[in-house]
Amino acid sequence: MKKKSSLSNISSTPRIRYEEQLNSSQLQAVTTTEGPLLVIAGAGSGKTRTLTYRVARLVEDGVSPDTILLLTFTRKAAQQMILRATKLLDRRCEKVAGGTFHSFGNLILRKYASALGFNPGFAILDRVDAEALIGILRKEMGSVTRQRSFPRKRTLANIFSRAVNKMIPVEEVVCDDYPHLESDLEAMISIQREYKRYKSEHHFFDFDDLLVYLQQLLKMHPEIRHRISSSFGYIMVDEYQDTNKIQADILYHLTGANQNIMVVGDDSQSIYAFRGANFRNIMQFPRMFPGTRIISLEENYRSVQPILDLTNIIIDQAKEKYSKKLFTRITGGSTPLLVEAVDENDQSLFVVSKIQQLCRQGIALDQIAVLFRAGYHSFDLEIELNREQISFVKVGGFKFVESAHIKDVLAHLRVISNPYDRISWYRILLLIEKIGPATAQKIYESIRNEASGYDGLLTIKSKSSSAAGLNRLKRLISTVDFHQMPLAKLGEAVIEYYLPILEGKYDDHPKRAKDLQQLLAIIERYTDLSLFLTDMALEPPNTSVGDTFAADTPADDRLTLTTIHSAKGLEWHTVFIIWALDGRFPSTQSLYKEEDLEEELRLMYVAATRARENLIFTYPNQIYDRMMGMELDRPSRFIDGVPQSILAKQSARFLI
DNA sequence: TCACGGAATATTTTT
DNA sequence: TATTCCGTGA
Repeated sequence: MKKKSSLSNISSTPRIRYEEQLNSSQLQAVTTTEGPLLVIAGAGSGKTRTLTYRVARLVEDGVSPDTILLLTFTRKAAQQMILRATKLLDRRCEKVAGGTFHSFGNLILRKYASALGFNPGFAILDRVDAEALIGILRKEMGSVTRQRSFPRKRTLANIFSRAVNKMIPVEEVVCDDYPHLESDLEAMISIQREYKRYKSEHHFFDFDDLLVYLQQLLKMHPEIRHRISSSFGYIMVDEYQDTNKIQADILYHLTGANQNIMVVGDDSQSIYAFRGANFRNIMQFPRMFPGTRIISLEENYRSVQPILDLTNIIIDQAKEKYSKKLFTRITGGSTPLLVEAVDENDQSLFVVSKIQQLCRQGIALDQIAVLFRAGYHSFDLEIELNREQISFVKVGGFKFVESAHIKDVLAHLRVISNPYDRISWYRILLLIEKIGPATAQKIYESIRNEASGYDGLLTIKSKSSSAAGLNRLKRLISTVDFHQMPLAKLGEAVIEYYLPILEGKYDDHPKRAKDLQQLLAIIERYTDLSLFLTDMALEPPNTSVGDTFAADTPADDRLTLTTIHSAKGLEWHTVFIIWALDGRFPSTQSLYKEEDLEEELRLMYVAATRARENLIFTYPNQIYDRMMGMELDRPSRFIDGVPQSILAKQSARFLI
């Protein structure tokens, strides 16, 4: 996305008038450029604005842009901020180094992995790959017995990842969070040991490894640490409340002698504890960097007062937080609404009719969002929206590159790139008729044992039953040459090979075939296969299946359905929060531990603070919960009992 | 050994 | 919704 013409030249740009465009706290945060700085930024208080201006200010002051490191939660966030700074100042800002901790880790490790004894050409395992590998080891190690079910590979991956991110042993994770699996602890530990060994032997890095090895590199190699830290004179970190211990430690080592580090965050919006984030990081920051200046941004520029009245009540229930009270100068607005529905479908019908009503009042669809706790909470609503032909985009949940058919194609490309990628071999072999796990393993062993790479496949003699399918694969492998072929041709060949498999496997293959065409369009932008594969793992197009590019292009008029986690940082004129039912939100599982419950509370706070003018909670009544063995019929405890004057109650029936 | 069908199950999610 | 798991029969 390079627009050369629209951005004007450097010399004639007048100095930015910071004093006029920022309030006094923001201004202070922007102009305090030296030394450690902690900015506590409440919801809607202009956090992004502050960061953007600060980048511009530094560059304007003559700091070389490529010595500024801007670490954010997603890559998109970094790109957007750099783009805004560029618009504000000039194109020098495009040179600012921005990205996520993981992409930064990737960058550094590609350069220095050999210092840790790794091949800098390591392949990255995404979530699905990691699970696949764990699945293979899980079976292979005979942990699965017939008497009792052993934890699923997904659960195992979760446990391992949490242990790494919290820097605690697996044992502790299981004790704390999975006490019912304690009897399988030993088996789990040995699977993890195997998993680690396998990864390092085969030069696979999973996402967590990108952090762990970056940390290790900085810790164990002072001369490299010095080289890196002295090349970044100014470090800024967004969403600091959602960083974990490893990331904090990385920052500690990364920060050079000048201590020019600034972090921004809101402890009340920390919602990623389930993956190891620790909101206390933000409180411990001043201890990590003595002499830290603290600035709070408390003026809210987003919501009307009636909404803030409610969100302040919500967050007041939190036990542990930096106290702050948001205020706004935006007047007017109506009281938030709590709507009781009879059942899930009643709730959906209410939301649909309310949306239609808002549209008639002239509110654009893209100014409305429906938020929920979990991806599947919107299934029923999606059916009703389709019925009424209201167009929507769903954010969160399954992602494009994680869908099976995309992974299938990528797996073919991966074995072409690396013939010893067992995970990918298994995946593509299992797609072939008459080949199951046992045969796949035999074939892989032939490939590995003779160190013969593709030849191992070509020489294998197949049973007549599976010969047809296997021969097709042999033909593909032998005709393809990734050193010679342009990447696009390679992609075409693989997809051509895969299409018949796709048709046999999925009823909805036309839709999926379209996805593959989009994948091909992405491949065409690359010239290097392994770079393409790394990017697909590290910065995949982050929309749900089916709307591959839709969400990247400027919003056309569509309703947004999103998980609360994906709604972070965004805002809408009208926000619905569905399933605000006690037992679903907070979920029953979170009731046992106070810290889990606290996180649910912050999640509710994040959801509610997304609204500018209208905030509507709904909950279905009479939902039977199998786990609890009881009927759920109360609104979420976080908003239950709030007086009518602040949260008006109504029944869906009267409103439809 | 593999395919197939039905049942169970699911936080949340970025990298 | 869409996997994943497990039993069964070929």
